[in-house]
Amino acid sequence: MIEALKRYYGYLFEDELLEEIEKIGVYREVPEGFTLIDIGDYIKNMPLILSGAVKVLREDDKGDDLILYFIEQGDTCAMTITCCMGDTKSEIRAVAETDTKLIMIPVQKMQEWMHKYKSWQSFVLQSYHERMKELLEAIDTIAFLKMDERLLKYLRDKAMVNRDDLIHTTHQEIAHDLHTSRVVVSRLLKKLETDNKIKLQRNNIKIVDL
DNA sequence: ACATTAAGTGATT
DNA sequence: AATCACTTAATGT
Repeated sequence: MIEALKRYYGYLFEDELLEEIEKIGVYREVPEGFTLIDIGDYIKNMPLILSGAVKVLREDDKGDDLILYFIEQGDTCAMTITCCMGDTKSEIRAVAETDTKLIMIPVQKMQEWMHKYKSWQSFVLQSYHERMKELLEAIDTIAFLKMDERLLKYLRDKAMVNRDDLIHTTHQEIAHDLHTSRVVVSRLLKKLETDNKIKLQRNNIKIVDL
């Protein structure tokens, strides 16, 4: 665990902090599809992703999901940052996109470290900033109803977090993540295929050029 | 061979 | 862009 920690975070944190993380953090491995945080949960741990990826979803009043963004190694959940200031409930759901390895850090420690370590503080602030930017991007594409652009971004992100340009999913699942209908996804994908941007097979989408 | 699930398509709102 | 209705294709039992 310490090797992975050093590899992905070593350049960010000083040795003293890395030791504390190793001592206090709880190492976990979760399988694909595992719900790390659900809406309404109280957040008592802050995740540091070592490998794999997690997708962050918002849910509407009818229980329909909508993808906000992916987080991967070197990222943390921005929601925990706001939530640990007070004991508020999570507004989002976090589901493992792939098998994921992570370290859980209690929120008390994370507050303590904010004062103690400069590198920790800038890490937290910077990832918060990154998430904020992603959120604004998400709002842009949703607000202007550009389904084709949302789909493109989704495919790009998905290929990136999986480090594989062969995406294993169904049109149905994409439609669910993007909160649209399967038919629309099928049509847009078909168009992308005729433009030679992707190759379609059952349960598979091969990215050719995005 | 049959049922089930994924994907493609035209027409309508 | 969403929904409906229907077809075709792939896969499991």
